[in-house]
Amino acid sequence: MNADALRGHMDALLLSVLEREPLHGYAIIEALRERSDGALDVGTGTVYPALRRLERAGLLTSEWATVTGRKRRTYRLTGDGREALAGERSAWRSFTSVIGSVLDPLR
Amino acid sequence: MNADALRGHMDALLLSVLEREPLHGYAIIEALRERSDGALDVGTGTVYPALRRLERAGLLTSEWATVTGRKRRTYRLTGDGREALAGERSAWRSFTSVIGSVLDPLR
DNA sequence: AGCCTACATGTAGACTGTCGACATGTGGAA
DNA sequence: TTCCACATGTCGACAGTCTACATGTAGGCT
Repeated sequence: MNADALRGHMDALLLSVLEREPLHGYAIIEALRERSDGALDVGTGTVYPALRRLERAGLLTSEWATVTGRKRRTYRLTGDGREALAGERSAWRSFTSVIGSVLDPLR
Repeated sequence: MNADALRGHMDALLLSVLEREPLHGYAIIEALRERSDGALDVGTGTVYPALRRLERAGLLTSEWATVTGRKRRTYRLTGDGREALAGERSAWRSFTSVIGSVLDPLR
């Protein structure tokens, strides 16, 4: 998966993966990999800063937990986060429609 | 249209718009706007450098023409460019499929 | 003549998100 | 004791897009 292509869609991916249940960063990375059948393999250098950014923006909250001696920071969607996710989904639809209309124009 | 979202797809858009006929930069910008019903309004600071880059990569060739006193640099797809366009189209399909599978997972 | 807009190309610097590499540490299995 | 999976995080490099600016022609309007 091309690096640049992902740009501007990471937020939507993260919010989407957190929609069903709160998860910690490492689990989020795994969830992205699983949901995409291995196509999405994002590094920690991408995901962790992005999560912090979304938290600063008020779309996520986080809390620490310790599971079998390992510390996890678990992220959870806020109300604003759910709204933002809806916005991201609609933006994604119009984005694909726009690019699609150029790439595969009606003859 | 979000700036970041376009990233990594500009090449595909440019190649696609040049598929049917050679065009000069200004006309390419207009073509993108028209094909997308106004959604795509890219600046010259994006398009001109991108065209040069694609030319350096061997996907386009250009030649100067003068039409009613105005100089135009007209770009044309090369054979490699057509191949690259096919690749971009298939990359676009798998990209939308991957992101879509995360954003709208099968329940 | 003077002015404005559309046409047309191009550059410069700022911005920012993604990347790869690195650092740190725990738990459990071989 | 060695190694890997788990887990979080930072850092600098990179690169493409953006806004704004610079330059110039053609043609219409007043």
